[in-house]
Amino acid sequence: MEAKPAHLSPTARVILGLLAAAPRSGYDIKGVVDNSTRFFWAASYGQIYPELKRLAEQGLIAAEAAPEGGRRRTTFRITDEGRDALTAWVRDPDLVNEMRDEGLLKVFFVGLLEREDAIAVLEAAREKYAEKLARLREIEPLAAGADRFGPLEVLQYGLGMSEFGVKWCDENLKKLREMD
Amino acid sequence: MEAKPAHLSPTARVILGLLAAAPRSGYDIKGVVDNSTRFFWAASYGQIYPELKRLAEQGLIAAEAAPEGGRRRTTFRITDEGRDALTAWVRDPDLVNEMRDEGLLKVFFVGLLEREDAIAVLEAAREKYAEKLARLREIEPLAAGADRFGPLEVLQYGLGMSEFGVKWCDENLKKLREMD
DNA sequence: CTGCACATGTAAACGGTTACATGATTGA
DNA sequence: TCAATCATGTAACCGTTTACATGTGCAG
Repeated sequence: MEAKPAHLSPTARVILGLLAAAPRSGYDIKGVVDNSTRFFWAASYGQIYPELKRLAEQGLIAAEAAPEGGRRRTTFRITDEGRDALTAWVRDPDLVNEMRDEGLLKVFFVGLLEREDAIAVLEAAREKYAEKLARLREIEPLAAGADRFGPLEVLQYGLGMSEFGVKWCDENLKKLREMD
Repeated sequence: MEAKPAHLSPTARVILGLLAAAPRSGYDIKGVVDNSTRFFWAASYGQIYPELKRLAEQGLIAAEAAPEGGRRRTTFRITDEGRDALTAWVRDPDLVNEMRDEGLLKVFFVGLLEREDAIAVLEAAREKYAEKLARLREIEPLAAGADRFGPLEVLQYGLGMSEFGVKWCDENLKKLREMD
């Protein structure tokens, strides 16, 4: 008789996913998130530390004192039950994808502004996409060194999306400039 | 001396934006959101009704009894101060764009699964993008009839993104199938 | 000796979803 | 008369961000 894998909170998913590769401290996790998943899945200390405590209580991860130098430090490793819960979630095709994009909402309503102001909004949006593209290109070498299928592919998704965003802004800037 | 426009909560932004086009009831707003902005900015009744009350208290919108048939009904119209606050927000190039995409997180970790399971995850993701594409094509005529710049352009963004998503899944399915 | 990175945590405020609750009107 | 749609709202719960709080160790 197999136990049904525990339900994972959103933050638990990134944490377990990262711990599946290697044991890490909360601080480590934050660092890895900021250099990889942050572009589509961020996490703050305010979520990470309490969630680590909860996951340990549930037995999905195990804490271990791992001081480095003279610094106090606790690392966590994923347990078998944790790995089961993680892979059960990854395998599950059900997913709610509520996206929120403030930039798109602005463009949706940009027709309320005068043409010059609307152009400025689109130019700012283009800048955002271009910046994201640049930041993703910076971390590309990291993702390219991944040992498993996944990180590089997701990064390529981000690159494609950002390129599309720039192109879309350019097209609409042209459209706005040719209006009237 | 001009008063600094009021800060707008996230939900206030959609509400004011939609009321800028025409007076509507809370129920109307929900309906319009569900047929237009929902793909990048959703809103539930639990947010809409309390927010309408707050916006009215702030003087950014004005309530008016507008029963239809025998049904009780309150519509809201945007005030001049409301319009100022709205356009100030649209014009402001500052925007925080924290996106969360559960599908991407799954793909990020999909290398933990066996190849067949990984393929199934990518196939499910492809389905999601294809469905979104289909739903956006359905509402395309609505957006095409917009009287202002904005809605159609944002819809085209959605179409482009979804098409890219399908393509990206197909490429990665090919990659997975050719692995080993 | 100073500032930065390491390291861990809590509390308040905020925003959002879901479930619940209620009731009227209309069309089949 | 029954179901769907119109219409409005609240309360509990969940998750996230931000600000705060504290302290260590190392490099310049």
